Amino acid sequence: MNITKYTQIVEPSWLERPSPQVAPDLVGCTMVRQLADGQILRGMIVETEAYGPNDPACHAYRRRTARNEVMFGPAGRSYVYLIYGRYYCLNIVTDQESVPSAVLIRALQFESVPSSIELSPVLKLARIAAGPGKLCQILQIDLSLNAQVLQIGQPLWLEHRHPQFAPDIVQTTRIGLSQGADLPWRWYLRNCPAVSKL
DNA sequence: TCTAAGATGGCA
DNA sequence: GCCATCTTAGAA
Repeated sequence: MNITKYTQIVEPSWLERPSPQVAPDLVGCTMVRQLADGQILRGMIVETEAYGPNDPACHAYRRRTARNEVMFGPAGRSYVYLIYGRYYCLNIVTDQESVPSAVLIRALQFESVPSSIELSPVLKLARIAAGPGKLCQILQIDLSLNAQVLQIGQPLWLEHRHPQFAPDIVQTTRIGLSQGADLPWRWYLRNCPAVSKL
C-alpha cells in the first residue's frame, strides 16, 4: 500500500462536523504545505486534539475575540496562534459557522527529511515534527498563515488517508491543560514515535 | 493600564 | 525541574 500516492483532497464539507468527530478522522491524513517557492512538504498526521464550544480549554470558551475569530467561521480554514511567545500551533477549523471549534495538529510523521531542512541524521527523522510547535517550524508556519482556506494551490491543504489504511487509533486526554483536562479529546496513532510521550 | 497564565520545547 | 519570551484576556 502506498499511502503517499493517494491524493484525495479534503473538502470543507467533510470538516463541517463537531471537532471530536473530525479529530480522529484526521489521524492518518496528510498535511501538505506548499512554500512560496513552490516546494511541497508532506507529513502524515499522527496526533490530534479537539477543541470546541462549552470546552473550558478552548480559546473561544469565554467570548469571541480577535485571536479566536477564525474558529467561529466556516470549516476548512487554518487557525494559527502563538504560544509562550515562542512557538506557533496549527489548527483546522471545523463544524458549522458560528460554532467555535477546531482540531489542533500535534504531530506529523515524515517519510523523508524535507530538503529545506538543515541535514538532520536519519535517527531524528521520526521526531522532526513531534509536537505542535515543532511541526510549525518544519512547515514554516507563522501568523501569516492564520485564517487561510485549506485547498490545493494555497499554502496549506489536507489529503484523505488511503481508503485501505485503517489506522490503529488511541483515544485519551489532552495535553498541557489546566482546565478541561478530563475530556478524552486527544487521538493518536498507536506505536508512532512522533507522538507526545505522555 | 496592569498582570498572570498559556493547546511548548529544550536543556540541566 | 526550570526557563525562555511575549501575546492575550481578564481584572482593576
